[in-house]
Amino acid sequence: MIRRLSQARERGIPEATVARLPLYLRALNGMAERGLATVSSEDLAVAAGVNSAKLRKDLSHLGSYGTRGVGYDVEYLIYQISRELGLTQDWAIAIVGVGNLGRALANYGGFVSRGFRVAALLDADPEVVGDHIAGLNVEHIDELEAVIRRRGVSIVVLATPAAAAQQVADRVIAAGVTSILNFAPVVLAVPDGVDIRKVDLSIELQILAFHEQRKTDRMTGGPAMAEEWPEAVDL
Amino acid sequence: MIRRLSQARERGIPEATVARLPLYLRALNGMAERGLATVSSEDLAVAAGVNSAKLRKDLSHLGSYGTRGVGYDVEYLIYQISRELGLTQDWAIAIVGVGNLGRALANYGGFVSRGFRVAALLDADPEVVGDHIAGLNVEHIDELEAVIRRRGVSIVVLATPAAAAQQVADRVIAAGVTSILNFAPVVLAVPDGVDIRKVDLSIELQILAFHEQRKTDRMTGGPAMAEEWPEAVDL
DNA sequence: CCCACTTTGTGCACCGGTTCACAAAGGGAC
DNA sequence: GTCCCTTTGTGAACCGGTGCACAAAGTGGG
Repeated sequence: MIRRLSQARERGIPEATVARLPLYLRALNGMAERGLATVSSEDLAVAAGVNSAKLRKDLSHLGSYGTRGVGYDVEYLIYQISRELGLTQDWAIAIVGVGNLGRALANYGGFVSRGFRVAALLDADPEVVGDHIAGLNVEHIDELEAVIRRRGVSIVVLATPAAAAQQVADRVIAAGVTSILNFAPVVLAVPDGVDIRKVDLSIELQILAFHEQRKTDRMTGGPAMAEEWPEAVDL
Repeated sequence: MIRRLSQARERGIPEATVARLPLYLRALNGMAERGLATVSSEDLAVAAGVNSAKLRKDLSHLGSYGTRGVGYDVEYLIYQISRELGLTQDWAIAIVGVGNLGRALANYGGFVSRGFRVAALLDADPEVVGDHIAGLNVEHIDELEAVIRRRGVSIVVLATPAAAAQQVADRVIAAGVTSILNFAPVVLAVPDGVDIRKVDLSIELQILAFHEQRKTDRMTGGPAMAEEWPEAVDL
């Protein structure tokens, strides 16, 4: 049962699968807490909100960790997914920008949960530098490179104003960081080999608004209105 | 140039396109501020961080709004995209859960920018009910249905603890809301016709950790270590 | 008016991801 | 040991999305 990395482990888990592993992990943790020893792909799929065939294919990318006729051992699967995601090690993250959002992120217990540790808070505003937030001292952005090096920061969370984001990104990348979670509403330009993930509240709302409009349009009989450009434009 | 909805407007813009329209809109707004009158697909694509062929295909789903040899009229395109996304109307949103995150969202100016208005803040904790945040009075969750009805809320942002999210979702859906932006780390079960978008900080970090681990593994020569399950397990 | 140049809009081939459906594998009863 | 039942792992069809590459359309100069 060990040594089964034969077929599918040769480097290369589909991106879509990687994005779902944390979901499975969360569902499995819930099951472990409730004392379940094994779980079928069907049950786990329901808990994670996905199709069971997709779940099985996803897990098959990590190896053959199930038992036909029985299902998956909950604890064992938790361990395998955690290891695959790199959560068996401790990641030091720095949050740059201690405004409303940065502060909320620093205090947000949920994401420090497993494997992650907020190791530094930085800001440019002398007003907030020196503040204590979530048990950490806010340091000045001038210290950025030194802090990254000293604390072994490998993931940076950008919660700065849009105007500052690119500049800070350049600096953290120059300091050797290759993983950035960006909350600033800008498209960052980064060299190859640097991973950026973007969380954009405004964009999410706009997507919802689009669908909401569609729904209400359908109710009221479609868009018979305003098909014209209301302002004079000659182009 | 008007009346060109002929070819591609018959209801049905690809989801991937919808997700990029806000990006184009943001880039266009920046250009409008800088006084640009027209823009080529190439320049706009660079500003939005996408391939220019993709951008042209995306825009072609809205209609034929470009001029060959010239490009797109910036203001006109802003209007068309805004209208398509439903940003020409005013959306009232309610934020449920006024913890660190909810507070940050309420104060986050960026997402109120265009078309969206935070119309209500609600929480279950009597300690925070009555507080004034971002010019709004925090109301008690008991008022949820009444507030939604009274203020015409059509989009709800869930920033509650995980344990409360499903329950709140059920209530807002029962009250007629069909668009939810969920920050709670749970998979919400919702009926057909309800749109959910999920923002999960923890998941984003885990995806970054996965790639980060890959990168450092490669450096240090691959995972020759721990291929075994460290705890005794017999399954 | 014509020609050279620019830029859009899109047909088409390709690719990653999803889903179905089923053979293979294991468990348990007798 | 054999048979039946459950559940995995995956082959194969399918589907949405991407990007190349080019014809069509429009501009401006002479």
